[in-house]
Amino acid sequence: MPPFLPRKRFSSEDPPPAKRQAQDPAQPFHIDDSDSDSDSSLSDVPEESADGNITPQAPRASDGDEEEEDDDIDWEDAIDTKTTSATTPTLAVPEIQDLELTLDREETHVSDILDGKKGPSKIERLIRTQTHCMHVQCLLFHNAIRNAWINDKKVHEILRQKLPDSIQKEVKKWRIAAGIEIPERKPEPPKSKKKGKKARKKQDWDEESQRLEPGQPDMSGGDPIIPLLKVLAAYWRKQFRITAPGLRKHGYRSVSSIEAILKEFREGDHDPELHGERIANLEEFRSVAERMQGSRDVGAQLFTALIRALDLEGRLVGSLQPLGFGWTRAEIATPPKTENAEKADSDVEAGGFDSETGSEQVRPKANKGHAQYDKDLPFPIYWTEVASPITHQIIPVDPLVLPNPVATTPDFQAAFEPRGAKAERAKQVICYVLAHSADGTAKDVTTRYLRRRTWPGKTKGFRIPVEKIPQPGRRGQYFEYDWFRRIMRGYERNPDRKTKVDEVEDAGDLQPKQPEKKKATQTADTLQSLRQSTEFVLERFLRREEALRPGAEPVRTFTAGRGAKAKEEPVFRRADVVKCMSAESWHKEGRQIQAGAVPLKRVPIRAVTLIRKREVDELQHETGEKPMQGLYALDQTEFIIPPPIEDGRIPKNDYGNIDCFVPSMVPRGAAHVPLPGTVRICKKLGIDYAEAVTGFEFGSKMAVPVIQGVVVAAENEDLLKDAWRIEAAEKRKREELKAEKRILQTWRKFLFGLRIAERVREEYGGDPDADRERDSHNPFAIRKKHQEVQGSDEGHEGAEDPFEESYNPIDHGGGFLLPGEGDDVDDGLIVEEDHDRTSKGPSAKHLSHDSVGEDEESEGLSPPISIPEPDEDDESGYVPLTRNTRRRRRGG
DNA sequence: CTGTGCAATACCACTTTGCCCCCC
DNA sequence: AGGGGGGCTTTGTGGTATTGCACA
Repeated sequence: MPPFLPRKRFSSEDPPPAKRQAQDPAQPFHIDDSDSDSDSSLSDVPEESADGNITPQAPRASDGDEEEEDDDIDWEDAIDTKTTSATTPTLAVPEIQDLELTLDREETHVSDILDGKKGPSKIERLIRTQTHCMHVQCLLFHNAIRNAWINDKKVHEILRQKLPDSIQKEVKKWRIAAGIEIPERKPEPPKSKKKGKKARKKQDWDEESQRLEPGQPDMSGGDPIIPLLKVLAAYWRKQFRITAPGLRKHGYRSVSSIEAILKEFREGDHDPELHGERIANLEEFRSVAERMQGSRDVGAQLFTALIRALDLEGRLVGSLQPLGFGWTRAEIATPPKTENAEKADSDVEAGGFDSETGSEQVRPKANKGHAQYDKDLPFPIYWTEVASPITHQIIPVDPLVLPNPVATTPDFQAAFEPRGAKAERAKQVICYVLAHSADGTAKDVTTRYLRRRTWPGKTKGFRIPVEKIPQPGRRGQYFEYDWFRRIMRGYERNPDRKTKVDEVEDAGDLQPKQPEKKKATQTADTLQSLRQSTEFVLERFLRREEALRPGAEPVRTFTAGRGAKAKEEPVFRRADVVKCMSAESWHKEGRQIQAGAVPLKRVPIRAVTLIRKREVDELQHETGEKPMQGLYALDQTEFIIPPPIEDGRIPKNDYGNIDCFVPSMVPRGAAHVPLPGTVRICKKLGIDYAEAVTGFEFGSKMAVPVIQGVVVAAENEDLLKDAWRIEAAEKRKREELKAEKRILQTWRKFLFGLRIAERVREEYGGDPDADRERDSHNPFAIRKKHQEVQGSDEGHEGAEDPFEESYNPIDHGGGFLLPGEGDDVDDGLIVEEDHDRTSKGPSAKHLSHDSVGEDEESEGLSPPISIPEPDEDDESGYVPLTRNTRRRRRGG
């Protein structure tokens, strides 16, 4: 939304936006930071709130007509039961209806887009982006929960006990080689804390030992952890059985098919093949650890647990597979029909629905026991990163999917990056790769798995890119907004707790490499390479306001097109391109065209305002051709230096004001006082002035000057400023008084209302049940109840509330003014005084900022400091305060 | 397979001096 | 009574970037 500038005149507190502000630089998605505590103990989460293994769902927003009725009912229910404020429901309902319309349209549009008939609209793009962002965050949290489970001591115990002797031996061998144990010692059950390790290490040093250097790692055969990891990975591959489908990206589906899936998910029994694997809580996680079976994903998670059980630093790595935000084929769900036909015997796809009919496909259930899940996914989605305790290097390990399970070199690491036709068919992507550590923190390690560690690489189009927001007022300077980084802020490890491993990888693996420059400059020119070149340019690429410096020589020639269509074009240096502007534009920069300068370029005049348009049309009519204007380069212009003022007289332009676009346009001997309301003061003081035009506003086919204060002679500057300060102080005082009066009136109205209510109750009595019924909609009654429940301990707040039950209404007129009261300062205040006496409430006289400010409900009703005379006298005598009288009063 | 040209689309930047009503 | 301040309103168009597609 462009900044809304209601005023042409800016007050000093309200500086004008620098020229045209960039479109709303606000982030496309608002993320609530409030819960982003990186140290929040994720292990506290008792179970997954929603099954993370549900197949990715299409945006909620594209739900179809059938859902809408439900939505309405939900909303109404919510309003009835949850809303305490009376304003919310009335506001909310029409908004929902608006949304419905949009959604209906969206549905038809999506089908058009899928047919390639139409591009997506802005709102459709937004829905996809939001869906993507939401999905990313859900996946991220899912992984964080799994990571917390992986820390479970019982899971560790289960996995350790399952290790056969041969593996135990390998572990011991490694511990010796790594210098953690000395050979003589019997292998102890590994301690889980590093502290223990260090303590033991020290002990080893102290002890007499046969080994020359017992605590030193043996690096003679490379890092000894690598053979251990290889053994462990081989063991895992052999032992772990893949019995369920894992997470995967399906893409966006038709509403009907999603609804069918949802319906079955809610109503039917849980079918892992259809709804994805479900591990509801830690207990079930322990159970799959015991059985050593599950999806590939769980396999990788349990392997990470095994690594941690062996006292190694292991991270759970997840390559998120979120729904995308683009409109390519990769985002459309592939109907499983063909796949089923292809490999009906081997592959069972989770969520196999015919997107056309929404009916469930006949699945090869007979083969369930032998189904090889996710065989069509050539790359892992979860794996493990192990930190070598010796080198502090990270070694990725994928025991279940890749042919080479232990990725020791960058080449092997790049094998994790999904690529090729098979990955494309399976919709496997790389966009966000996160490593979750044992301490609950997570880290973006995508760079490690990108081929050549070059951004954006394969993440292009699947990961929200860093947004460059131009800084207002500074050309060429950008503020970089990285949505995902902001999301990660809640998960990242505190900078002051960074480990050695962090240090090593931040400087190495995670350091993105600059894309290799495309071989020097002299590779055969293509139109595209020239278009993107920062060094060379073709004349036809020059923008409207760009021109070649006079005398610029072409560097070489470029032949575009082939055969008969071939065309030779000169290639120029970008350095020879200069930016040009019209005389008017230069004027706005405080510069004018030098005498006799010849424009470097002539372009058609762009007229926006009606007047200019008319002028241009007339000219075109006369001459028969488009009127042109000349553009000049910077070196053809000079500063506008207005002549110094004489006798305190300020020169004015045709419109009676002075152009003040830049400070240099203020004449010598004059001063710009950009304060509001200075015109009147100047008139009063009798000094010559001119209103200062600092820019223009455009709207309704008009250009409106923005006026900021005045320009006066320098000798009058202080005089004017002083006068302005005095006036401003007076004005502030007036406003304070006015506000005070308003506040008193509000209090007064409030009290009258209460009196009326009280009197009605007194006179006509009240059925307590009916009262309660009515009170359920009365915000004050609700608040009162709330206080009774909450604050009954001391009654502190309740007692201070002048509208409490204890307030005694007798003899206050019950909403009617008693004789003689009306001409009192404010009858409401008398009540207050009485109240003060009885229940220690704040008396109006003592109402101070603090006493009322404490009461949250009174916000905005800042209390009186002194009591002004009311200037209304219409309330003397018995004047019932009815709606009519109130309206009359408000009306004036 | 890659580069080019075209078309469709979205978004951005440029544009340069009122009018009327109500309150003070 | 009249002067001045504030509210009104969110333009329109050409250029440019981007994307997808057809074709060489």
